Amino acid sequence: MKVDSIVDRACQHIQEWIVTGRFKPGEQIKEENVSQRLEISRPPVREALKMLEATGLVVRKPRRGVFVPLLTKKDVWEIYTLKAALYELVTELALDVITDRQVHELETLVAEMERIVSDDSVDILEYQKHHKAFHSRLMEIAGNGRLNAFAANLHHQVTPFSYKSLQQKEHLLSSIQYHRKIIEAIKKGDRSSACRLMKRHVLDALLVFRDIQDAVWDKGLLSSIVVKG
Amino acid sequence: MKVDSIVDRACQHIQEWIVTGRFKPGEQIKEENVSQRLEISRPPVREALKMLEATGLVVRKPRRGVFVPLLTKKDVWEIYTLKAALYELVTELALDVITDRQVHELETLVAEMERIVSDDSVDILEYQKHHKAFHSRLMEIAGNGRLNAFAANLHHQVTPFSYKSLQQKEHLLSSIQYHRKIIEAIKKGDRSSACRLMKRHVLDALLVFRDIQDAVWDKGLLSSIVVKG
DNA sequence: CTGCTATAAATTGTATACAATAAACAATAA
DNA sequence: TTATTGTTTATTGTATACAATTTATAGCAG
Repeated sequence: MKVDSIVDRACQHIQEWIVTGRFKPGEQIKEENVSQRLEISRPPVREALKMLEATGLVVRKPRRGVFVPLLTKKDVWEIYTLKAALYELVTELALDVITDRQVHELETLVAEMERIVSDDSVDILEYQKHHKAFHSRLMEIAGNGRLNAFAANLHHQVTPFSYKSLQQKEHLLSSIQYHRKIIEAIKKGDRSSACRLMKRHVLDALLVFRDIQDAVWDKGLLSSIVVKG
Repeated sequence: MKVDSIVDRACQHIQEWIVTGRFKPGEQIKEENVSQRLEISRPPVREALKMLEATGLVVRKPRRGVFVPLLTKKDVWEIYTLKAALYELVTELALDVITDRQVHELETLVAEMERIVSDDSVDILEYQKHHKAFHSRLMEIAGNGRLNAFAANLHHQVTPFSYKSLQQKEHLLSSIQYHRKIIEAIKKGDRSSACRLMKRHVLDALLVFRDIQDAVWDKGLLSSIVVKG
C-alpha cells in the first residue's frame, strides 16, 4: 500500500481544516500549531503551506505568517467567472465522448438526487454525496486532469465561505432543476443548452453566496456576471 | 524598495531555467545543485520546488527527486484545450469593458508587429516583445487575476517544448494575420468573431508544436481539438 | 490618563545536521 | 559471460538549532 509523504498529508489536513472552517477566513495558520497537532516538525508544515500558497488557498504576509484569505467582491467575481467558463468546457468536452451507458449513469444519479429531495426529511449530506458524484463523473468523462485541478482549486477557494450556505434546503430545490434540465439536454444531444445550463448552475451557487454574505455584496457586480447566461 | 524572499527568487530562477531550456524536459533538478548556484541552503530550494510542484511546472518522484515534466500527447491536448477556452474568456471579458483608447493601444501594438514582420530582416525578439505586450494588455483589461495566473501556468508548461519553435519566421506570418483580424473584429464590435479568432490563434501555436515535435504526434488528436474552432 | 519608547516574547526565515532510501557499482558465483 | 547480491555513494526526507523580524507589553515621561 502506497502512503503519501508527510508533506502531502499535512497539505490535505490543512486544506480540510480550511474548507470545513476549522481555520476561519482571515485567521492565521501558525506553523508550530500545525506541527504539534500533526506531531511532525516544522519543515514539512512549511513545505505544505508553500504548496497551498502556490495554489492560492492561503496567503502569506512576509515575516508575518500565512493566513486564510478573506475574499473581496472582486475575488468572488474572478472565481465564479472562471468557474462558470471551466464548467462550460467540462460539459462541452464530456459531450464529445460520452456514451449512452454513461448518460444513463448520470441520469441515475440525478434520479437519486430527486428521490432524496422529494423525501419528507431531506438527507442533505446524502444529497451532496450524489451531487458531488454527478460533477465528478462528468469531469472524469471530460478527461482533462488540469481542468479538473483548476476547477477544484476554485471550488476550495470559495468553500470556506459557502460551506454552510450550500446545505440549505432552498438551494437544493433550485439545484435539482438544473441537473434535470442538463440531463434532458444531454439526452437530446443539445450541446449549447447543456453548456448554458451548466454555466447558470454554477452561477446559481453564487446567488446563494450573496444571500448569506450579504454584507460584502452589491447587485451591480453580480448582474455583470449573470446577464449573459 | 521591496525585495522578494529567497524562496521567491529561487522559484523565479528555477522557472526561468526550465522555460529557457537550461533544465531540459525529463532532466532531474537536484536541490544541492540549485542551492550551490544560488548560494543559499537547501531548505529554501526545497520550498521553491514544492511551489513549482504544486503548479505542475515540475513533477516529484518520491524519494527520487524532482524532474522537468515530459509531456505526453494527452498532456498537450489538456493544456491547449484549456488554454484555448481561457483565452476565449479573456477576449470576452476584455470586450465587456474595453475603451476606445485601449482598442487604439492594441491596434498600435499590432501595427508595430506588422511593421517588424514586413521588414526585410525580421527582428524576432522585438516581434515577440510586442506580441507578448498585446496579450498582456488584453489580459490586464479583462481584469481577472486568477485567469491570468492559470493562463500563465499553462503557458509555462508548454514553453520548454515550444520555446525555439515559436521563434520561426513562418509562424510569425500566420500569427500576424490573427492579430489583425482580432483587432478588426474588436473594432466592429463583433464579439463572437473576436473570441473565435483568439481561440484559433491559440490552437495555431499547437500546430507549430506538432511540426517540431513530430515524433510525439498523430493527426487524430489534433483534429479533435481544432475542428470546432 | 495618554502616548511614546524600550524591552521581551512569539513567530517566521534560514542554516546545519542527521536519517532513510534508492541508485550505481563491484564482487562473486553459476 | 551473466546474473545476483552486498556495499558504497548520492540524494532526498526530516528534525533540530539559530538568526532576524515583528508584535505585544510594560515602564516612563508628558
